[in-house]
Amino acid sequence: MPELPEVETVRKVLKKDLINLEITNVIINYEDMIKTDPKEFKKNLIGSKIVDIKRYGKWLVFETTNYDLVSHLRMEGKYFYTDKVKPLKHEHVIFEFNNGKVLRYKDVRKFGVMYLVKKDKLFIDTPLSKLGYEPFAKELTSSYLKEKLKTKKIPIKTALLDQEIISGLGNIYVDEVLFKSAVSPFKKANLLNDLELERIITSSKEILTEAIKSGGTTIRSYTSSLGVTGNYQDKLMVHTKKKCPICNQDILKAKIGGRSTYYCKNCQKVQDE
DNA sequence: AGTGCGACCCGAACGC
DNA sequence: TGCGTTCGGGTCGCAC
Repeated sequence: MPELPEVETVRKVLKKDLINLEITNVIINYEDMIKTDPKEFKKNLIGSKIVDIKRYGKWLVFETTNYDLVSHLRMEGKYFYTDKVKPLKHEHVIFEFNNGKVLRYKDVRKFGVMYLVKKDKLFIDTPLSKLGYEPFAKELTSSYLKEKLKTKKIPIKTALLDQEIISGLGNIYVDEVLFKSAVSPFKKANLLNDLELERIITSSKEILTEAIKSGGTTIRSYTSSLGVTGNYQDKLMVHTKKKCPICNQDILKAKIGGRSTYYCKNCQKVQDE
């Protein structure tokens, strides 16, 4: 599942290949994934040149001359940059370039979305407008988190998955962050103390940095685009694990906010002792 | 405003 | 074995 580290990996690889290419045609095989007008999407991209590729949280932004293409891979979205070939199954959007190559977006579950907006609307007319700070942002401090969480009676796990609070953490990494921070995923978000918030920030940075170095996580059916395969799954401490690497007690699995959650009851207490 | 949950998808995994 | 059912993943939109 592409989370921030996976998306960052994809961004770097794509940027290397696509900078300065001009889009000569766009084929849309599944219109519902284009959240802005599909006809405008196609019309406005043709003739545009890709000038940069950026990432905000888990969102990719292909910057062109006049428009920004916003893309979210959700769980299984992948890009393939190849010679022009006949689109395969599950390839919903194809971008053709002036060098004869194509960028194919494949997404078996059709969960991914794209927006095309004028450059000055990027943070106005897209979901990027709501994103909270990334773990790497210097603005992400314990006082920022405390302010954001002070009215939240939801489990901290659910709060950390909320991209309006922190952007970039997904289900796997939230479990890892809470384990490393020794905070129970069930603890009410407004009850965390400064020290716990500090640990969450520090752990988020460390875990995401390490995951980016590893090229992200490859788990279940997910493989990254362009043959990029991460190996962070080998470094996971709790997510999908059976035994706690610290105390050797059984890792428990529960549902929090509908998401499968792995934690160590012994190392991650709700109450300080 | 905060919260919870269904909808969106469909292949894989699971249960019988 | 074959078939039907459940699950999962992030985000949005809606109901309360």
